[in-house]
Amino acid sequence: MEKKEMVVKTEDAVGSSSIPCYNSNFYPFSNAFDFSEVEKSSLGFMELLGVQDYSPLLELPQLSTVSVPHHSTVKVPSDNGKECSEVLNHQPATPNSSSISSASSDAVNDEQKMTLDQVEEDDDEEEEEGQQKTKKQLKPKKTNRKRQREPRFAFMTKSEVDHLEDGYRWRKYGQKAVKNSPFPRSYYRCTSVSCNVKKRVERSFTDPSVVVTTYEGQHTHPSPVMPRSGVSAGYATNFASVFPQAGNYLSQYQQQQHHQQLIFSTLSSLGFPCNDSSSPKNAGFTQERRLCNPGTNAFLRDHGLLQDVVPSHMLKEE
DNA sequence: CGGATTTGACCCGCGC
DNA sequence: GCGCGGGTCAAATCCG
Repeated sequence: MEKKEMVVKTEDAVGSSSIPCYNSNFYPFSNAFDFSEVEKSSLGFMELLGVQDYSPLLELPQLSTVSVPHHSTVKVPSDNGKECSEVLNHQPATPNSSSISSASSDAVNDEQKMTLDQVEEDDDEEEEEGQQKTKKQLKPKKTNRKRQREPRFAFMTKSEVDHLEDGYRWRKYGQKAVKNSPFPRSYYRCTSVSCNVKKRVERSFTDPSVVVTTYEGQHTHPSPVMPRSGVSAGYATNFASVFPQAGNYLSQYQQQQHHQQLIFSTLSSLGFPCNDSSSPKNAGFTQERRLCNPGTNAFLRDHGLLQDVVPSHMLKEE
């Protein structure tokens, strides 16, 4: 596609001061790497995701990683997707790197000053508007659907199953073939009325054992599916409680701190020089990790989260 | 029978 | 303006 243009756009978004507060912390790679070079080398994971949005991290409501007994999961920046993923895939981080996570939203990016609540309100209004128009013009679909995106968060999960149980109920509303990927992308919407959360699920074609789940929006209701006993219960509990509503309870500072810990731990465990390599919060993740790629596993063992982010071929190259 | 899924058509944004 | 790709709609179909 328009890779180079996307690179430019990314650098604008990432490297400029348009991203408030966390610029240097949350987009550390932008200054350190030549995205255009990276782009040439291979397809980024987020490119596979199609996650191309970026939004200020001020709006980041979720910063937690999720661990699953049966799926090793890591939160991935759905940021400006491509470039960030490229960084993740190909480049070591600088010592100051602190984030592989971000929110994403084309629209939100345009309205960086909006709060999440404001975004949601606007979405509600526009949704009604759109629905009305849709109903009016059934066949000649002229729904005037403005693309108003909520922040997105992507999780990469090693799993045999595409659609992971996360404590919420989803209705599939679409499926599309993904360019450059043999695996289709599925679109889900939260079944709860007045809840506009969506998620996309697709499998990485570079590592088919990895399922990428991208969430968009914020649940306006508690998880309807109470966790059962057993392994999946922990996942549901953890996920439903932490994501996507964690942002309601965590201060930005806490989020950043937590996130930085995650990243530091991850990077440092991969051999990247990080100041803070001790992250107790990560212990659970590494312990619960289920690693699917033997070769990768041997290399990574119980290291940090990046092994889920970094395609196996990348790791082998290292 | 009602809810969920499938799937082709359509819309939108973007790059050329 | 056109084409492409992503995202969504909604009728048809499936399934419990």
